[in-house]
Amino acid sequence: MSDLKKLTPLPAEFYRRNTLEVAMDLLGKVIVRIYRNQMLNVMITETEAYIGDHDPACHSYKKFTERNRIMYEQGGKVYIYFIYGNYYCFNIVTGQKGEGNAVLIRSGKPLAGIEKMNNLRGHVKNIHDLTNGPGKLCMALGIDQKFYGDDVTEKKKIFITASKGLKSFTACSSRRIGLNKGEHLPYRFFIKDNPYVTLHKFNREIISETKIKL
DNA sequence: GACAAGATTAGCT
DNA sequence: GCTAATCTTGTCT
Repeated sequence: MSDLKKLTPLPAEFYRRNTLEVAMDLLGKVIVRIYRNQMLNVMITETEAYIGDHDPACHSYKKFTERNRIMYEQGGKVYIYFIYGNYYCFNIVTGQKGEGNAVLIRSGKPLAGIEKMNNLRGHVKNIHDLTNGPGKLCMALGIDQKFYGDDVTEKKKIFITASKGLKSFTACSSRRIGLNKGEHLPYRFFIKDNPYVTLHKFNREIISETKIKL
């Protein structure tokens, strides 16, 4: 990846749109994480949308709590939660203030700082397993609860920047992984035939395909 | 205070 | 494919 000085965060307007559009448009974008003066880069390959208004799987569905309060802020804020006693999940709030929407960043392709990420993960055998899951991604990027409420439109410890080098790909949608509610909704998005995506049978149950040209 | 559920993962069969 | 590990959060008493 290129020089940090040349990288610009995607603007707030990018996130303050329809959550499903943002979830699909985040595919191919690059996470920039500054970890102890070293830059780590991961290209986003898989996302899931969560929409407070009508989505029973969403943490902000019909209720405001201490945990989900950041989801009601304007798009661009970071929502982190701790799950199953071990893992963090990294979400970006979308839409307008008061809506309660977010996109979960599920997987990515490591681009730079791979050795550091592998150290943080505890040395995986296959590079494909480095960041192909929401818990793994957070571990590899050193993301924890401290990032709750940060803003990815600011050029600080973590932000998202435009795709580099990727010309075109096919975006697929499927049901979301690991849910007991709202599992029928086609709110998961991933890059077709990309090896850095969660291994799951839903990868073979594609609901829609969209050709993307950058 | 107690208790059940959970947007996961690694490891084993 | 199946399951244990592990603990925060939300909800109820």
